[in-house]
Amino acid sequence: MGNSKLYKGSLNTIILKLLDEEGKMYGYEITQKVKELSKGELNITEGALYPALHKLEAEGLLDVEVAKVDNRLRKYYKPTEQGEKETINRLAELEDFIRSMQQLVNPKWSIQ
Amino acid sequence: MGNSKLYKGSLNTIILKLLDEEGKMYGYEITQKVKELSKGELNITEGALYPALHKLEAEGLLDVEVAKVDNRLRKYYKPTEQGEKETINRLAELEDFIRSMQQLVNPKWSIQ
DNA sequence: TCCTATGCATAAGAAATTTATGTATATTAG
DNA sequence: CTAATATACATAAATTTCTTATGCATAGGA
Repeated sequence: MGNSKLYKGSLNTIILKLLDEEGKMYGYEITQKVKELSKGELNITEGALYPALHKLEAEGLLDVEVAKVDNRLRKYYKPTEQGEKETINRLAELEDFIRSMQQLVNPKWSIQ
Repeated sequence: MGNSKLYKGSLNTIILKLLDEEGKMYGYEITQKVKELSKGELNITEGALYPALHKLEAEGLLDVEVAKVDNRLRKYYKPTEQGEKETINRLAELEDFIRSMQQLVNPKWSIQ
């Protein structure tokens, strides 16, 4: 919410990471998972999520599979082979970034 | 460089934090300090930095003091009283954000 | 029956940045 | 001595990324 503006640029990587972990997920599920994992700290808005998913698909990093559950539409996304490779790279980049931010913001912290 | 796009939204807080620590700094000095502290990982571009400093000044969070050193202009910025209060708040928010990101990206990490 | 949750989508606008310039002085390498 | 690099500021145009505001539709609970 308040600090959602902070993850500009990292949303795509978060999506890739979750999909890589879970195998496949649908949009709404991703928003709930992020909320859960961050204990309510991070809320992905639909206006950010869906365009991001479409872009990742257009880039060939995700595959879609439509399903109907309880008479409701779901679009399951899962990483392509290329998507899995990209996930590794982007995740490493994001981890480096987080480490750098910590170094700047609170050098007393150390990562175990 | 590559991941400079990742700190969208956190640049202002980084600036405030450094100025709070050092007392006062000038623009170019900030870019060098960030580069040094992050071991070359984070590079603040001038096109991002100077407008950010001007905005923080306009918001009443920074004071400016012009100096001429070696026949070259320098603009020293330092936090106002209000700026110091804001630094505390924004820093706390950024730390929460970093912790949340870690939780998402690498739950194995823990902060000591 | 209305509100909330689930589930998708897009368009307009805002915000933060990159990229590309521009100006000027000082220093260092060739 | 001259060209490149470093120091030091600045701004404008374009881009990226996100928020906010909608819209549609089904399901379930109060």
